[in-house]
Amino acid sequence: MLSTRAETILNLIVSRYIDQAVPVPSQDIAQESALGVSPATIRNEMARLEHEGYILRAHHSAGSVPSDKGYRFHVESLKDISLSESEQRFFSHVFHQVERDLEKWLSLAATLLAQQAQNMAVVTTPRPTGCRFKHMELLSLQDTLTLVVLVLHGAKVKEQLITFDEAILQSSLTVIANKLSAAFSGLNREQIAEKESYLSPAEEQIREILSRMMQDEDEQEYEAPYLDGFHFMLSQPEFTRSDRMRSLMELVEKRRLIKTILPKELESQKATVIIGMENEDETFHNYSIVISKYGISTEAVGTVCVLGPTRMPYGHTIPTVNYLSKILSELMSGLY
Amino acid sequence: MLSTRAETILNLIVSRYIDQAVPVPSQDIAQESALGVSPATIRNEMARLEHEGYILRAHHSAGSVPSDKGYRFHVESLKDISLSESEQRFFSHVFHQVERDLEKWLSLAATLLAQQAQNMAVVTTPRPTGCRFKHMELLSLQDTLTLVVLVLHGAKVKEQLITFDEAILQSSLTVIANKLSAAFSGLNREQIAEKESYLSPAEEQIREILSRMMQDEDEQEYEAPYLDGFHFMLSQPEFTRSDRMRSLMELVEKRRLIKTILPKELESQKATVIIGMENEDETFHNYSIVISKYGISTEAVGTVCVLGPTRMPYGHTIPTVNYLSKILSELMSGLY
DNA sequence: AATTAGCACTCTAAGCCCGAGAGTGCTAAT
DNA sequence: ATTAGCACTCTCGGGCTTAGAGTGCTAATT
Repeated sequence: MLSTRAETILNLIVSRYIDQAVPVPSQDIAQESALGVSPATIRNEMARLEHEGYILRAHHSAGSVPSDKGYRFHVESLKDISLSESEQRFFSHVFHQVERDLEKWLSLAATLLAQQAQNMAVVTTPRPTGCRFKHMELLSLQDTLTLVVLVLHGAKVKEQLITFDEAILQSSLTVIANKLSAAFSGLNREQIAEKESYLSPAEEQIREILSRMMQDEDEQEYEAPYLDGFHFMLSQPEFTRSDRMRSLMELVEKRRLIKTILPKELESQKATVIIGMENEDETFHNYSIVISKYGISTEAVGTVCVLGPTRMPYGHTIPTVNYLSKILSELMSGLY
Repeated sequence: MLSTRAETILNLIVSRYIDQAVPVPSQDIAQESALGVSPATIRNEMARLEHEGYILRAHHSAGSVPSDKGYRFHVESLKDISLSESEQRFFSHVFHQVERDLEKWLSLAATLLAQQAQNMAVVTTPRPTGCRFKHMELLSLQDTLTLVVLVLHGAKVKEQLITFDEAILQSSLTVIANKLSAAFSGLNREQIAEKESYLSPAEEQIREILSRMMQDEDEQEYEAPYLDGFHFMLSQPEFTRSDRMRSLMELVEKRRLIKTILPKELESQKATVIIGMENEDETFHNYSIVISKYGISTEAVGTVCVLGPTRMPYGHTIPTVNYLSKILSELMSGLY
């Protein structure tokens, strides 16, 4: 158990280190704190904090650097801070200025978040918990080459090219599309695959394509997330040696980032913080992640997340992630 | 004018430097070349090459490093090399294995190119020279909220949410969509904006949305290009100091990369090489770009491009860019 | 018992010197 | 025109030194 004073000191050390990226000396704490004690006393407390594992020292006589445990303490101590009213207003304002378009919202959220957190932000597209057919369309392009347009519930549109064995007139295609649209309306993938009804060979072919497109959508591993602010992260002093980030870069490019960092369990619309070694994947042992779900749990959920070095401005990042997740959820509820 | 021997030596210096990233000593050239001359002779030639500006030296008594002019010479000397047959076969094979889908092709092209060039590759989506309406669809989502699906020539699908002043039944929406689809078929943006015909207020509203969507498409500055291999570039010794690449990273994120590097004129389907200081933008004074257009000049064109340090394996990169641009053009011709 | 002044001690970072090695330029011989 | 030979230049790494930052400990103070 830490004394109140020890807690104050620890929080000061963490804040200052987050701010300055330099080991914190006892003297500075003595000056900045309103405790009115001498550096020597701070040093005694610091010795205890080190012994308890809250802080580390680069070497025998160096200043204090927070450990993962220290950051964890810090994060817990500011769990319930919410975003300042002025920032809330600013975010709402910006979101309502932009076009009514899911992709624009997500991309905007990523940009704002990266900007605020001065780190990399990732926002994934909401992934349907099991997508449902809404409508389809067939358009003849040339000879036997045809474009299938599939509209899913939630205003998601997918397209796919197919080739029929023989040319079909556009008028016949329209008839087929209308028939299937009516037949499959509101169904999910399995229901479409099993649906009993007389279908011509061409229609059967289309049914299979539709089924595959929907499966594709269901299985999609957070495809093409909206990502912004990598350069902010790179400006952090942690990255003066570039090798530190190469493996990370690769993850980002491979789009495997979210899959890798996504924790098993995630409370809805409440930011989860994963600090340093708490990450399962070794790649992120020097990184922290602030992540939250958003969306409508019965329909589709995505994630909002910030990735940066463990030395991250949690006090600002956590409420921002929380608030953006709330806004996106609200905006999405209009689409279902 | 360079003597044949000087040319041989210069090409050897460039190749070796591209390969090893280390200043090239006269002795190595003497050994590797089949000229049968001593290092001293090579040194004499090197002195001339330096005087003429083809090579640089880090300091008074250091080995040779190619200058931009040296690279330029090298590139000109291998202008007409084409890809080895086995690689051609490999590429064709891979492309015909993948689904018939433009986005998949482009993403595949970027990955292959990055892999081959061991540098960053960018492939932009083909940008219509002026997009043409093909078909539209209206789908009621909830109350007055409606999804507009617009299909353009070239199998490009765009969607957009709109809100009507009052709710309209899906059946009426279908009638409207069919009417407008017929009226606007094959037209470009201006023609749609000017088309004379009686339209209800709701239809007029849709016409405006369509016009805006098409304008959006026309003006789109190479949106969301397919990008791969950043991490390859970062592994180059040029980037052991990470600050070198931060501004670059920012450009990539802002999607402004292509806009910035795109040269004024670009021969169709023939790789253009821009070396170091030849780049107009100062950011790229240490980079080279190998870039080519692809597509159907009357319909839609995109670009294939590789970006890396001036020390780049041109001999491999140029034919690869050429070949991919050719393949993509061929594949695209099926869509128009 | 907690605090603190004082001081010795530790460790880092930067500067400096030095020598080894790589590679050239020049000169004089072929 | 070529080249052997050699002096010269420059870089790079190791080792040494010093200044400075910051601590831990001890003994005095409240």
